[in-house]
Formats: sequence, structure tokens, C-alpha cells
Amino acid sequence: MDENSKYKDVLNREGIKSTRHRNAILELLEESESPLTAEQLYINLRDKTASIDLSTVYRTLDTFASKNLVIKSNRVDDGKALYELNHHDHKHHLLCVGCHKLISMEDCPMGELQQVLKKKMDFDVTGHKLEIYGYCRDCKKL
Amino acid sequence: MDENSKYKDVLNREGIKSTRHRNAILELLEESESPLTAEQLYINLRDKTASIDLSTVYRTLDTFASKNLVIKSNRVDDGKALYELNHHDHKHHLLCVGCHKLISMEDCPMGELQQVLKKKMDFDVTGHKLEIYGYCRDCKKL
DNA sequence: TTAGTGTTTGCAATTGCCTTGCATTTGCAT
DNA sequence: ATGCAAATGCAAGGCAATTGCAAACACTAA
Repeated sequence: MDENSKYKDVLNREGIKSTRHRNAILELLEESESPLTAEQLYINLRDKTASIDLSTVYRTLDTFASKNLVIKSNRVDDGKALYELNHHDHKHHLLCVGCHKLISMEDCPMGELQQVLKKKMDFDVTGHKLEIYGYCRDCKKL
Repeated sequence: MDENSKYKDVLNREGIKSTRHRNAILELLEESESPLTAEQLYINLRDKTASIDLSTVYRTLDTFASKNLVIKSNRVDDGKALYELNHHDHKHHLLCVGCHKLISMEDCPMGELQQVLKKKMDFDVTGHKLEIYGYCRDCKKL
């Protein structure tokens, strides 16, 4: 199978064409275990094989976001846009204030709380946002 | 008491001068029940009495943030910087997406989670942000 | 395979948020 | 009041992200 059409089906299902760049961006996002900035993707792609323009990266990511293929968020410290594959499962991250690494949490601690709120406060939870800051294993040593 | 030195003590305690602009910005932040952008503050101040420069607003807010008088964050959807008064008390709210009411939660559900994270992930929590969206008792009926 | 069509991309210019350098003004201790 | 460091206005600059347009490309139909 051609490396350049690895995600052809996914893309066609969304009604957009399968291109070299789009496949490459999806591949990079899939490889990364933490969200990436547009520039990180840009540099990575440029250094590999495929020369690409930064505007194409942004446009591609916006397209993906509008199709819900990727989730766009904003980094807490500097507000830069971050993009990650939408795995459709609910996820939270730990943000290390030392090295700015984002670590994924395997499960969501909101499950039980949701029950409690419904019972005690009569409040129906439809969504939530949880960000946790602190020091990761590596930064604690320094 | 002079309107322009309402927060003189607070400011002096942080080792910075009490000025017209700084007092006005603190006042606006205190009046607002939600975080504001620099521009919202700017427009509000300009329209009032005090002509002020946008760069002064940013500098003032940065100063306040470095003194922990205000908390700077980034809006989730567009990444714009938001500023709110640091009330120092640890609190979480339920935000009703129906009537936009803010309901205080009496206790913080992060306590136990903090222990778990330290043990399982070797991650030292220094802070967190939790926002819960949903429907309150009254809005559920509609 | 090839021609045709709408989509995607590169490039350059531009926008929008925010920051910085510098001259002037202001708050405040003396 | 006077002097000095801190705060401010103004204009220019920096950087992430967006946009207009022409060229390149993916896909369809013949």
C-alpha cells in the first residue's frame, strides 16, 4: 500500500481528497502521543521528504478539525494552538510545568463525581474540562 | 476615599505604585463575575473616563499576574488571553449551559485524585482547573 | 489514457494579538 | 517642593495564524 494514501478511506469518508500532505499529517499525529503545534508538524514534514507550506499545515488541520478528525485546543501557558487526533474517547492530560510535556491520563476521574452531582445537587453534567498542572517524574529530579 | 486609590494598600503590599489605571483595572475585574480579555478592559476604560493605552492594559495585567493578584489563562476556543482576579480561595463551579448560572461546589474532588496520580504516575500536582458544564435543577424542567 | 473540473497547495501579503524601546509623565519618599 | 525610580503613551515590531490568487493536483468521465 502506498504510504501516501494510508488514510484514503478515512479522508474519502469525510468527503475530502486523499493527498500526500494530508496523509503525512495524519501519520505524524498518529505517531505522537501528545498534541502538536502546527509548527512542530511543519518542521517535521519539511525535514522529512515532503516540502510543505505552513499555511497548508494550518488549512489541513482546520479542515480536519471541522470534520472532527482532529481536536484543536490551545496551550495553557502561551495560547498556541495544539492539534491531536480525535480518538473519540474521553481524555485528560497532566501538564508538567517544568518541561511543558503533556501526559495522558488513562481514565477520567469524573465518572463518579457525575453521579454525586446528580444526586446531591440535581445537576445534569453535559461536559467538563479538567487540567492538572504539576511536575513529572523527570522534572522532579532537577 | 479617593476612587483612584481604592486598592492602594493591596498594591503597596506588592511593592508597586498605586495609579489611576491600576485601580481602575482592579475595580473592573472585581465587578466582573467572569474573566475578561485585555481588549474588553481597554474598551471599558476608554469609554469611561480614563483614556488608557492598550499596551498599558497588557503591562498592568502582566504585572498583576506576576504578583499573583490576577490569574491569566487562555480561552479554549480562540486562545485569547483572559484575566481574572485571584480570589485565593480554592473553588469550583458548575456552569449551567441553560441559564449561565454559576453554582459553587462545596468541596474539591481533586483531593483523592492527587494521591492516585503521585502513586501511579509519579506526578506531583501543583494546581488544577476544573470546569463542569451541564443543566441545573431549574433549566432541566424546560 | 486523456481531457476536464473542482479541490488543494505554494507563495506572498496581511491580519490580529501581544510585546518592546524610548521619551515623557507620574507617584511617592525625602 | 524636589528628585528619582516607576509607570505610561506612542509607535514600531514580533509572531502565530489567515487569506487571495495562480499553479498544481486528485479524481471522474469518456
